[in-house]
Amino acid sequence: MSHTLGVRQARKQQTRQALLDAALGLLEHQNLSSLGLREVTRAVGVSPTAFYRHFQDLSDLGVALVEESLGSLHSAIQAAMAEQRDPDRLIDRTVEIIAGHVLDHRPHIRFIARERHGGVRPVREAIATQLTHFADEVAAGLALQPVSDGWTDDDVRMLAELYVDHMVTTASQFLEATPEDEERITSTARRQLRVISLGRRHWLDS
Amino acid sequence: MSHTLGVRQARKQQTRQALLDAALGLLEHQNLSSLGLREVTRAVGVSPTAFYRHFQDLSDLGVALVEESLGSLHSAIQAAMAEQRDPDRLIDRTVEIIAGHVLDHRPHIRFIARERHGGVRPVREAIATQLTHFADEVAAGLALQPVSDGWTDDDVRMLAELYVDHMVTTASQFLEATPEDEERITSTARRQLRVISLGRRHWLDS
DNA sequence: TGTACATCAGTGAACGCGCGTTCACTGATGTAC
DNA sequence: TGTACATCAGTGAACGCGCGTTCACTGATGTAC
Repeated sequence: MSHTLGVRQARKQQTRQALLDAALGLLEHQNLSSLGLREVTRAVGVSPTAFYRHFQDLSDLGVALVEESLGSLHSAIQAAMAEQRDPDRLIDRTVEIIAGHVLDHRPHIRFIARERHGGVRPVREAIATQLTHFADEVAAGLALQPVSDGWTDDDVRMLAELYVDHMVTTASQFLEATPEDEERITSTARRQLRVISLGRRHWLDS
Repeated sequence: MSHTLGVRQARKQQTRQALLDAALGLLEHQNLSSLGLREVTRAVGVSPTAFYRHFQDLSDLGVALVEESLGSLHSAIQAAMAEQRDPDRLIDRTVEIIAGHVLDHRPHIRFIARERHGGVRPVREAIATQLTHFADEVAAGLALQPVSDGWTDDDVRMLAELYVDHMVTTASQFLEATPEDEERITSTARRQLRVISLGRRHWLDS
């Protein structure tokens, strides 16, 4: 006997997900703080009051969207770090992964970029927490590499943050890019990673 | 005989500035797209209709705020680039200037961070244009330095963008920082600039 | 310097509208026996 | 398997509210002569 959710629970989940999806769609051209509760329920086709069965308010929904948006990025980053190749290929591959992720999850990434410094504190904080976790993961990955021998933990962490910030910046640029911009952005991001990579290699010289 | 503005013009300017100041204050905790026209005029103490004598709508006011916010940063950057000292002092000085600028113009910088990827296209575009100009200026400054001998224009530009992005990221971090965070952010930003600086010095090795 | 008319920044009433939230409800699903 | 009751996701009417925008206006400032 499977532990399937009851029909009622399953339908509730469906509605909840529909609310999240509709909100994400509507957020393509506006901020969370200017999004209307009725706007979301209207898009789903439920009454405004149904909303309260799933979320306290829109900022609560926003926090749920953060989890949904950055969850998938975790695995993408892990994948990039795990592929151990020669440094230049790794750089190219990282940029490819970022570009691909933005392409596949454009609305999610746009949401994160828009709300990262947006007007809704709980959402901002949820994003900050996630990005801190990314930096932790990247730091752990970097520490394993031979190039990091002799580095202090703090310096590895500093470098991880530089990589994460660069990743976020690059993702934002892909978001706003027209198709013909993409090649330029890719090329620039690769060379910037190479600068950082060179600096990393000579860090202990001084 | 001075060409002073007439009394009428001068008063109009005052009201306009009061609207800008009030809006900036109100934007500390919200987005431009959730800011209300009546909210702004109420804060200034004029009737809602007076607003239309100065701006078409709030996104028009937003664009004006972009000019006001990033104008002062131009001179700050120029100052940082002009001070030619040894590289390490220059890095420290740059971080100091960013920190100081955020401190002195916190509401302006917060506005820029918030609206850079915000929901109001004309404002987003105005910010993007200004940041492109910054990258141009930084690129011109970098090209003058001896370390850039042998670099292609495109690579100098790529490096300039890396510096500008890092500057923007660092400024955002100061914004959200509690006083006790500031030291850590400063230290991290300095070391990150040093990584980039080292990578720059070894760029032509490969 | 004085007069007559033009300009125009700011007013205040009015409008229609969509908002978030409340409430008592309905009826399908779940559960105990 | 059937019955009686409990749960609870979603409904629909109603509310008070503040919004952006319009309009004809006022009265101080500016200008032409």
